[in-house]
Amino acid sequence: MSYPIELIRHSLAHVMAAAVKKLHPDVKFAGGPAIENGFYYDFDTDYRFSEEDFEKIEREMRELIKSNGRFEQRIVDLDEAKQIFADQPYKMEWLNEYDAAGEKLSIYTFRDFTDLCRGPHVESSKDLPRDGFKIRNVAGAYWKGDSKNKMLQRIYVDAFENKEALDAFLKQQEEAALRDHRKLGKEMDLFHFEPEYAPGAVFWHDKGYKVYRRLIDYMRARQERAGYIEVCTPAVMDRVLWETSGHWEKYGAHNYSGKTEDDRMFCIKPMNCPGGVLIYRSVLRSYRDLPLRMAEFGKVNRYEASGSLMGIMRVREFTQDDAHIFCTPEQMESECIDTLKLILDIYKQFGFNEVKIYLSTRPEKRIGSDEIWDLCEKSLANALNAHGYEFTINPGEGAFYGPKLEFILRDAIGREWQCGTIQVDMNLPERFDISYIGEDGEKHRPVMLHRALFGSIERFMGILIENQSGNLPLWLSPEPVVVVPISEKYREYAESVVADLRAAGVYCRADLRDEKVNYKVRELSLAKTPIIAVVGEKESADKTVTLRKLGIEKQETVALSDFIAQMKDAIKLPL
RNA sequence: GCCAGUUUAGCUCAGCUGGUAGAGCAUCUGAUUUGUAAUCAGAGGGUCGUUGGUUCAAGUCCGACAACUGGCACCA
Repeated sequence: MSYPIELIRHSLAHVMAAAVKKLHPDVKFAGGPAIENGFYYDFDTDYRFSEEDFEKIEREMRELIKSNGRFEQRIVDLDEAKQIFADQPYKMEWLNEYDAAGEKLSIYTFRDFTDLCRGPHVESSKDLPRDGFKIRNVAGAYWKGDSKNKMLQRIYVDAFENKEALDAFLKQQEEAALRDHRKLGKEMDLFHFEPEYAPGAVFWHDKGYKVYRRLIDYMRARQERAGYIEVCTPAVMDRVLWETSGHWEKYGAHNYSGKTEDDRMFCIKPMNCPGGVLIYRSVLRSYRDLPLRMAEFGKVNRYEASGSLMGIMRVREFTQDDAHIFCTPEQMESECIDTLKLILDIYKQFGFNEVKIYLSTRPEKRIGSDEIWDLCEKSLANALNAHGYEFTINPGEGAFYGPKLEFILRDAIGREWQCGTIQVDMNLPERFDISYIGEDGEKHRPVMLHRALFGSIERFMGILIENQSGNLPLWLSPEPVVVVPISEKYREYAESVVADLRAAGVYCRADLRDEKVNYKVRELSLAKTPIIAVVGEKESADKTVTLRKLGIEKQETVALSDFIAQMKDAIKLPL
């Protein structure tokens, strides 16, 4: 009989727990769910699992599976459960919680491993694949996901219905690793890091910075079209601003700050919001000014935990395509809808059609009244529902000042990254006491929406590189064309081609090195150059270029003037 | 920040059980003047992440610190 893969994975988790119990009888069990591509199980023991244990555990699992052990369920009462799990503190904690919640206490026994578990499971281990799983790694994980708790050892396993599916997955993961933006960033000469001098901060090379600027150009054009204005606020401001905003209390430790000669405490901005608020506040605003959509490509610095840094995806200095929309409460919902549409439209432009959306709601530690939270959460949900967008509610994950929508993209190996976001904020307007004069001549408090579409230019570019395997579209490519003369006899013509292209606004260069065409084609291809224009005797005589496009062996010779016209068009922003 | 692993030339990596470092590519020099994924030859280049310790002797063993990688936690 065949079972859903989740059931197989979850049952394999029990098998692994049984195997680990056999090898390390003193181990304490926490829990082990099925996850995407496999399962894990959390253990607590003084023994430190390492790669050398993987094979032993796998072998033991195979033995157990071969034994055709049954998965037997029983419903027990609290007393019996307490006896069964007397030496299992983590299970004791669960069963007390389940009992308090009035749940039935279900236990499953597989061989000599009994687990507190709702199930369901396969009937017998003969329903499980003997070679469809492979231990991936061991990692630390806090009990109940809380960093105040003890750290357990989590063993991750890739698991599929059979060996073929597992091998296919492993191969796909291997291929995905080749698209890692850190690897491609090096190969394409986009950026590098200096861990000694600036851990978690990007050094943009010429080519990387061209892409970066191009992304901003594109976003700027989209925003201007959507009725935004753009501002620029100081990088260093008095700490009082963050105290006023309420962020110092919560995030002070993650800020870069320092005292100046005159004993003032300054702070390198970790976010752009207060700057925008100060511009809003610099003049008296009328209801006629709203909605005021104020964008800023603001570079922010946050001292992120060392363990959270990852390539250009999570860094300590990054640029947000930030904007603050000041509006009336009545305008809030339609502004959310417009922003939502803008985000998804732009993502589509980059080939991201499957965007996961989270609605993160009020956290425990928050400010603002429940009525305000009700209103804000409802506005976001309404915006989503109005257009039939599917979303997942993330309870308690909102910012302390308001709920947020998060737009999630995946990297090459499937990890989720929050990119775009729309957040409602009824806190800052109050704290900074901003207002507008209404139709009635009275002062009113505007609502503030924070939104970022790329989120961080760095992260978005990282995702983009991985998703496109470095093959950026012509308009984004830092070097859409490289001209390669066959020999030094044709240098002059190559240089004139470059000059003509540049005159037409197409960035390009000639590769004049004393190397064979083969060599240059190989090297330029590895650097993901979209178009190689080869010129030799024929081309210089006919005023043509022979084009080789990335990944395509077939070449075509076209008139230089036609090529320039084509390129001029191809590198335009896709608006 | 926490758990585990890793750190050797610009890059990718080798260096077994301790006896003062190697390869390929890149760079430089020379030859070659090249027609679509690596032309040939020679040369230079490393206080082996930093810092303590063990030892007659440390890239190799032990400790601390840092960075990076994979997770966890965090993510205004």
